[in-house]
Amino acid sequence: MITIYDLAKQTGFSAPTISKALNGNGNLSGETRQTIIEAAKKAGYTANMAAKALSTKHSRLIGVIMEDVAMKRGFEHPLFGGLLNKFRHEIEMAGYDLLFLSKHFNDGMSYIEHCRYRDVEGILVVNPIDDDPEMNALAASGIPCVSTNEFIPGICTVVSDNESAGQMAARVFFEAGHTKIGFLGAPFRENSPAALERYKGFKTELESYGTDFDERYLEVCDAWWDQAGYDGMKKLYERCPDITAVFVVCDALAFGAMKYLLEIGKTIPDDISVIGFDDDTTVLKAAPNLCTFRQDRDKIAQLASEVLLQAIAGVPSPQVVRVQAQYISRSSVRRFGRSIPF
Amino acid sequence: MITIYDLAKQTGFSAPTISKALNGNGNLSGETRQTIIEAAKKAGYTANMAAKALSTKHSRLIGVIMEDVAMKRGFEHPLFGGLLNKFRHEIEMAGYDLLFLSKHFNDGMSYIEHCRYRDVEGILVVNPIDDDPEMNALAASGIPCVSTNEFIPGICTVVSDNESAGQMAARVFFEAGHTKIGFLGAPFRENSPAALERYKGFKTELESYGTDFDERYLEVCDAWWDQAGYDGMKKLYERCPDITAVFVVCDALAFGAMKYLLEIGKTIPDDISVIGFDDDTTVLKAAPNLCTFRQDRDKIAQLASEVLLQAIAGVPSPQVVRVQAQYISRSSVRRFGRSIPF
DNA sequence: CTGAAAGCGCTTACAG
DNA sequence: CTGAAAGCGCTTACAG
Repeated sequence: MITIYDLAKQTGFSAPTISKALNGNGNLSGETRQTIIEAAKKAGYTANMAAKALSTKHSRLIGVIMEDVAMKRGFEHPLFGGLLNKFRHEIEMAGYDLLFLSKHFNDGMSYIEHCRYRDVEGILVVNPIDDDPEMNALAASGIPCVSTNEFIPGICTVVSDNESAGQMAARVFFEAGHTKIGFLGAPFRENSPAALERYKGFKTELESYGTDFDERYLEVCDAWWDQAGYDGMKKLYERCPDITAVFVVCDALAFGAMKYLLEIGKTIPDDISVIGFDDDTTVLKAAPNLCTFRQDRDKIAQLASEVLLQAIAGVPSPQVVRVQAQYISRSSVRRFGRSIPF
Repeated sequence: MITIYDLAKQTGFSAPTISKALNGNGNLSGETRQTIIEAAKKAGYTANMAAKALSTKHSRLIGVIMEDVAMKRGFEHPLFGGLLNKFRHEIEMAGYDLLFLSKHFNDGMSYIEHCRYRDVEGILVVNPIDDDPEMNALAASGIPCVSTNEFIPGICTVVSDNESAGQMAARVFFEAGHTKIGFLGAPFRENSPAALERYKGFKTELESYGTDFDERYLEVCDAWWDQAGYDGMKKLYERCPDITAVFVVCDALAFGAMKYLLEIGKTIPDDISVIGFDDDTTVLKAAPNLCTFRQDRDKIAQLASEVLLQAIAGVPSPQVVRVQAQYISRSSVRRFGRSIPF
């Protein structure tokens, strides 16, 4: 391992001068800077981050909190996997490395302890455990944070505009001539608002057409996976067999719901129309005609990295940044000969 | 930030004594050890890893190389995503953190530079770029490594027993009465042997039945995704319309292949039987009846972490560790009234 | 059983 | 424009 002192000896300059040349700061003559940089390259010098971190207090490490208790898919989550791919790329370009924070690290260190231990400079909260009290501690810790799903007071959230997506779904159904429309949700939580916001937008939009949304048409599934969708759809349909359409808050649930509908002999979209959410590749192959919403994972990741890098630089973050979700029109929505094109 | 010196002042001991007590080494009276540990806990002390790393040369960081150029799914890869979930869990239990190594980190640092920069103690090679010359440099660098897919001279590989899986596939078809069996492969590479080994096992097994494998029945797709499977199946089937079964090296390809077969009006398994590989959730929902092989991702990850941790401790690694893949029997294989049950 | 000294590789004022 | 000194927080021989 070659150090700054070796370089000092080789070039005849002092260690501080080497440091300044390599970091591009301080006042040095262009010539010495040049000499030193070349010597470093020739010697194959690589700085030692531990030493750097110790003296500067900057680790160039970004912590990531991703628990995914809701879907239990970890890296394979339909939104988070892709989001992380892009986020990682962005922060690497900026010279940061990713570090996963974990509850079971080293005999159960807390996130904050883990951060202090590694001098983590900023944190991306992808998906914490529901109502984890440590989230508030994080917000109070002074470590710059950004969240991409959960609302945590004091932390900026970069998230899809769920409400306008919900409106869009209602509009698509309405324009296609549907009036009895079901909503298949997932656990409503104030802090993790995906399901709730989609519902709000959906309901608001329907009401704007003068048609009150009948609460009987709402069914909240008790989880985010297939079987819950199957069970929820069964309940909803047995209660309200008059619905001609249903908006489901995620594709995994939609998949389960469709499975139920097909099992009882219904045809999609002839008997019942379906719109999902996520554009989940796992579901797409099975249901290539499912209309859905694609969350812009690249954009969310990119904005999140910008917000976080700015926060690290001391720029205050906005409270929330919304990213438009894109409606993907395929063929799971039936149109009743209406003239309004869509 | 509270340091070891604060603890020294509070307890009346010296810094080295604090260090020994906290790290559980050195000869200390149980009493002082106790006092110090309690004081540390009470003060909310967390060690500073940068300082530790600087003085011990141990960063407690494991680098991960995961490029996934073949499937381009990154964290969403059918094998690697799950593998990484488990691997991460294992090494975190041992007090290590994961660090992704990247080619585009900090103006294009090499993997090795990145490792030196962070004092990475060991490396998990999940999926490098094909024929990356840096892999040999890595093996020669002296940094402990383990690989879970690619064969790299000098690095231990923990990988599915592809050959016996290939044999199994042949046997399943044979026992079911098939004799004209196609093989749909993917690029054959010596170092990344998934496709090649499956083929070898498949061919060997068929030959053991006295039936030579006709090379015309082999078609090598030019990539690992759907469309390549579709195209490959088209070629194979147009050339050999007499086949009654086909073994496909991965489910994504199998999905494309089945799409083609269905499009030309074939029924699975009545007209043609299919066995895939991976038990890819992405495909499973679309083709719930597809027989396939499940790679034991948890086991691979666990063994890989063991090998790596051992290597870090100085124990030499075996050359290769094989993990059995499990045949998942569903209903995409037709049986011709044979009596041998399977 | 405990501590004084030196060192890990870097950077930050400060002096000249 | 360049360098001597001190410090970041920890650990490792070594001495007693």
